[in-house]
Amino acid sequence: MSTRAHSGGNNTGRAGGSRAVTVTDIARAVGVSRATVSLVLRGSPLVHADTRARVHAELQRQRYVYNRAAANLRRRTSTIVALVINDLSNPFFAEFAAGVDEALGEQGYVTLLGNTGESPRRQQAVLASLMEHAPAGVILSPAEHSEAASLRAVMGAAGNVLLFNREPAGHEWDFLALDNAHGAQLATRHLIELGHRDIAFFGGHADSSSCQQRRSGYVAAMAQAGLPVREARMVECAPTRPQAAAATQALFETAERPTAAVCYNDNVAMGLMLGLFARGVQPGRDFSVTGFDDIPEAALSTPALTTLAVDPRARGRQAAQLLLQRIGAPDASVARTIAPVELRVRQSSAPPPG
Amino acid sequence: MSTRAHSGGNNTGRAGGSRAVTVTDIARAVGVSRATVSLVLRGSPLVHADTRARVHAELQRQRYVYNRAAANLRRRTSTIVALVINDLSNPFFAEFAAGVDEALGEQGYVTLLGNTGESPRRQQAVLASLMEHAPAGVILSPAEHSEAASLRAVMGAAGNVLLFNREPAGHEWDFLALDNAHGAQLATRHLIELGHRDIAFFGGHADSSSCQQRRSGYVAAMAQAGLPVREARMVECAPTRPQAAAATQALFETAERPTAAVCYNDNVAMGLMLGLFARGVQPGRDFSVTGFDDIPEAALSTPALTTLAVDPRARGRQAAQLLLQRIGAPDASVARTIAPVELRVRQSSAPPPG
DNA sequence: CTGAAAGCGCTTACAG
DNA sequence: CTGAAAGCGCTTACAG
Repeated sequence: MSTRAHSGGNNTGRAGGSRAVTVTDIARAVGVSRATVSLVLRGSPLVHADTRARVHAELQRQRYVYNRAAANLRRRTSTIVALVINDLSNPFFAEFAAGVDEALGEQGYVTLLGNTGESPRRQQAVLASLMEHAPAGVILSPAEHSEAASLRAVMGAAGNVLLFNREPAGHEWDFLALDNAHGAQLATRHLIELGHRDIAFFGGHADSSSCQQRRSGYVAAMAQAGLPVREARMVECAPTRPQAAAATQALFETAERPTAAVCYNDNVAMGLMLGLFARGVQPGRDFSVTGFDDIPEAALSTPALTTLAVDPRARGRQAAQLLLQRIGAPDASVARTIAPVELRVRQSSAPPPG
Repeated sequence: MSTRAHSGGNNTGRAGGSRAVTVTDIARAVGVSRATVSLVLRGSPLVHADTRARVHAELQRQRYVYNRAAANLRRRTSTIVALVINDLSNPFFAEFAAGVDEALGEQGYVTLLGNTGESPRRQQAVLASLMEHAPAGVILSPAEHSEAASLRAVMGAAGNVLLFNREPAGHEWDFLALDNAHGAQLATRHLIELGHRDIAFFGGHADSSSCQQRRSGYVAAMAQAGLPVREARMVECAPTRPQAAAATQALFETAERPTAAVCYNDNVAMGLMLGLFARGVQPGRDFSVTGFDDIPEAALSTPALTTLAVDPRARGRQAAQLLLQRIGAPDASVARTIAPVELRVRQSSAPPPG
C-alpha cells in the first residue's frame, strides 16, 4: 500500500495557493522512483506496461500538470519561440502572428509575444525581457529605424533568429521578405497594359528598404516599356491614410496630371482614393490606383482596390518553418527567402479616360 | 587574481552551441560566491558598493543573460501570463492583445500567446500547452461554444483567470465584458430619435451571450418608446460580411419593410450595407444602419458607419490590470467588470426617407 | 557584508 | 525494467 496524497473532495475554488503536484508526489503514491514517472511522462518504451498504466492513472487522479520550464532547464532545451512584432494592431501583422503561432503550435512550440509599436526603444526592452526566458529562437519583424548593432547587443545570446519584412543594414540573420520589387513591377505593368503612360509612384518613406524595393520594381517596368520616370512622379508620404490623403495634391501640381498611381501599400492607396474623391476625381474611372498587401478591406472598398496579395498568414507559417529549420541546423549558412506576391485586379484600375 | 573565463575575441556568429554564461561563471571570475552575484542581480542593498560594481562590470563583460525560468522555478513564482484569443485575425482582438501585452510589459510580465480560431478543441489543446509553462495567470477570450467544465478541467491548476467578452454558463472566474445591452439600447434609441419606428435587429447567433445582451438592449429601447418588437424583425446570421450580405433579403420579405437596422456588430453592418447596395437601396439615405465595435474601417466606409466604440486596446489594458489585481489577491471574491461603450454617430444613420 | 548548503521540478547516465 | 545520485541555473535562510 502506498501513501495516498490526494486532497479529498475540497478541490473547488482557488488552486492558487495549493502546491502543485510533482513527479515526486506521483512516484510516492504509485510506489516507484521519480525516474520511472519521468520515463512514463516522456512515453519511454522502457517502462513495463503495468507500471505505466498505474502511473498514468495516478497522474490523472492527481491532475498532474507537467512543468515544462523545469524540464527545459534540466535538458538545456527550450520550447519557447519569441515573436516580436512592430505593429500588432495592423491586420497584416496580426494575421502574420496568427500564422506563426499556428505553425509553432503544431510543432510543440509556444509563442512568447512582444509588440513594439514601431519604437526601437521599446523593441530593445521587449527583446531583453523575452530573452530572459531563453527562447529556442526569435522571429522579429523589426521596428522602423532598427539598427543591426543594437539588435545584436540584445539578441546576441539567441543563436536562432529570423527577421521578417524589414532588414537593418549589416545584419547576419536569416531573413524572410516579400517580393516587393516584383510586386510593384506587376502592378506597374498592369497599368501600362491598360493604356496608362504617365504613372506616379505614391507614398512610403524613401529611406525604408521595402519602399526602395517597390520603387525599383516600378522603375523597371517603366523602363521596360520605354516610358520616362520623372522625379515629380515619386511622391513621398508616411504610410497612413490621412497622410496619403493630404499628399494627394502633389499629383495635381504639374501641368499635365498623371492618370494612374502605383501606391506603396493599401493604406496609402485608400488615403489617395479619399483625396481623389475630395477633388471630384473618381478613382477607377478618372484615375487608376493600385495598392500592396490586399488587406481585407481592399476587396470591399468602393471602388474595390487592385493590389498585391501577400497572404500574411501563410507568411507567418513560413516564418515559423524557417526558424524551426534554423533551430534544427544552427550551423547552416544564413538564408534569404523571398515570398511570392500575386496581383489581384479589381475596379480601382481601368483604362485611362478619353 | 581570479580565473578569467572570458572567451577571447571569437564571439562572432553562432551563440547557439556555446554554453550560456551563468551566475557561477560570474562568481568565479569576480572571486565571490554565487549568492553574492544573485543579490547583485536582484539589486539588494546588502552588497558592498565595491563588490557590486565589480560584479556589474563582469556581468557586462561576459554579456550575462538572466535565466528567469530558473529563478522562477526556485522562487516558485511566475512572470508569465497566458493570453488565449478566439480570433487574432479580427482587428478587434488583435488590438485587445496589443493592449494586454503593453500593460503586462509595464509590470514586468510577459505574454504567452495562443490563438484558437473559435475552435473549442484547439482551445483545449492551446490551454493545456500554455499551462505547462506555469503562468501566473490566464486571460481567456473564449471560443464560441466553450464549456465551463472543459475549461475547468484544463485550467484547474491556474488559480488566476480572467475571462473576456464571452461567458460560458456556470464559470467561477473573474469576467470583463462590454456593456452590450446598454450599447444596443443607445443605438436603438438614436434611430428612434431620428424618427424610425420600424427597426430590425440584424445578425449574430441568438445562442451567443453577447447577441442576447445586445438584443435585450434593443428590445428595452423599443419598449421604452412604446414600439412593438416583431419576431420577423429579429434576423439571425453568422457575424461575417458575406453571411450578412446574404441575409439581407430577410428584411425584404414582409409587406412593409423596416427603415433601419441595429446590427450585431460592424462586420454584419458592412455586409448588410453591401446587400442593400446590391438591391439599389442606399444605406444612410434610404435605410439606416448601426454597428457595434467601431473597427477602424467603420469611420472610412461609404457611408461612414454609426456604431459603438469599445476601445479594444483600453479593454486589453484593463484586462491585464484586473488579472494582476487577482494575482495580487488570489482570495478576493470573484469580480464582474462591465466596460462602457460610446455611440459614434456617422452618415449611415439618418432620418427615414419621406 | 559574504559564503556554504539545500532545494525548486525535472531528466540523464549509470548500476543492477 | 527500475532506482539512487547528480545537476540544469537560480535563490533562500542560516551562519559567521
